[in-house]
Amino acid sequence: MGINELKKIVRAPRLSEEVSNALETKIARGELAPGDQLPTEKVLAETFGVSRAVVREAVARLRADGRIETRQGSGAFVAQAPKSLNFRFWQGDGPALVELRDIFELRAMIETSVTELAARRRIPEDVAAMQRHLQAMDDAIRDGSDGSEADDDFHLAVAAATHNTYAYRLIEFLGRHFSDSRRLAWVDPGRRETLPEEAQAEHRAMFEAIAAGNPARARRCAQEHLRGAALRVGIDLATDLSEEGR
Amino acid sequence: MGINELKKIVRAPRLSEEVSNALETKIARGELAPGDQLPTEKVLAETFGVSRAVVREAVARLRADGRIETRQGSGAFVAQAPKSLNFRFWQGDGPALVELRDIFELRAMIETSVTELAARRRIPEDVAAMQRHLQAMDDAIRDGSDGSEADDDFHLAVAAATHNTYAYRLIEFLGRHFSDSRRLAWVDPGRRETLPEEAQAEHRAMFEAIAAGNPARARRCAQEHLRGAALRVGIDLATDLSEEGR
DNA sequence: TTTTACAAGTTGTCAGACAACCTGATCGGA
DNA sequence: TCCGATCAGGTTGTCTGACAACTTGTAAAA
Repeated sequence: MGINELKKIVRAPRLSEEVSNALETKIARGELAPGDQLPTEKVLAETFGVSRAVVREAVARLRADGRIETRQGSGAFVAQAPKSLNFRFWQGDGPALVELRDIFELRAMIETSVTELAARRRIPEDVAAMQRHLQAMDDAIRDGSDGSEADDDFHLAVAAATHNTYAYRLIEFLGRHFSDSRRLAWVDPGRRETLPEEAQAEHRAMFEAIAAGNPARARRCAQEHLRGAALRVGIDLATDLSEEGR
Repeated sequence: MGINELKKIVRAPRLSEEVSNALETKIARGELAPGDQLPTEKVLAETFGVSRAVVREAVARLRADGRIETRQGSGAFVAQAPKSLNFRFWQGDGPALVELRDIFELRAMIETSVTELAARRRIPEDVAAMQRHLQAMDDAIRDGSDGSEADDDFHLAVAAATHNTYAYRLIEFLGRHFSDSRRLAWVDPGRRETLPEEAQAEHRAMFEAIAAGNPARARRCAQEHLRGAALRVGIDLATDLSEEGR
């Protein structure tokens, strides 16, 4: 059974993934420049030693990512200005623990800027939505139930207040994968006390700065909150992100 | 020939696209909730009246988008949270300028934070790399050749100085697809004068702040530069991102 | 010279088969 | 009864061969 677990972890990547990864790196390295024609599916199948079906799936993935375009009867070409692009955060199962710090730091950077922008753009409806989720978290704390969902919702409401679709989607993406509860489970599967009161106090500070339309204070509060959230899961961003200048 | 042009524009979407779009909307509408198992490929092929190969390509695309996951021998399931972020910036016929503004604004937010962090983390090698690309852009300006590549490289060097893999990759992604030159071509295909001297002066200011290890000044310079870059392509982020507090 | 027709090459689709794998049920022994 | 091994069916992954739809360049015809 030890073998079985190993096989699940080190499982061989699907053939189509190997092929698409190989092509992707070739494109990234510039060996295949935008506008270049890819080898025909037949040739690719022979060079990789797989069937044409596998090649077609790999091509389908690259096309979905916007990296290449195919023209029936003509060939497949490296895309110049793709219609849509996928930013793939990681390949395979997920990020390694070492990388968690990097991801969390990135999230902190983005979320502080987003909070600042929210303080400039928020309209009354945004403020009402934030307040609603704040209240939901209050209730959860009082009842002793799980407030992580309300936590996530609050952050999403802040992102929505920027009225910037892509900022919202980026926050949504990072939040789904790296909300406090999930981080906790990864970094230290054992412990469970999230100290929600502390987080909630920071939330309220952020909220008031945003509602008051004070971008500078909103940024500071967000920094504070994200540093606190990091500390709560054992990551120390303090020296990097808290000090202001030198 | 009018017919022919029409056929090129209104060309019937590929079968696999039809299928993947149909599945995508079903997921978006909630008819297929996260965790739900999709019908088997055989069933899908029958219901859509296509072959299994087409279904497999559609599934490959959705898997590339991170919307579903497949387990061999078990089935295909709606993913809980997508593993990649999808950026769409063409709405059918042309680029959506509103979204372009959002994307550019997001890039400005991230890049200012990244520049600030670079000023804290840079090591001598980073400074040397930045200087090298700055010099390359100087040369390009003097020769009148295209300096956009050196421009991109400089920004990448700044991102590298954060020593944060994910921040670097995000900047690389946004830069590759939304560099100044590309933006120019999209927003206003006619004009071409990038005013590289102006950009270069801003670059140098950023560089000096980073080299001096002054995060606050680095952030201000980056804000200045990105606001300038936006203006040069006709997007005005000034009122939102320049003022400090209220 | 211009137009038409054709042939070769390429991607898109189809059909059937087998391999690898997972899941639940069945059955035998304790 | 309980438990473990075995088995059968179903599902995705891959292979093979074939044909359809389309593009492109070339050669023949006007």
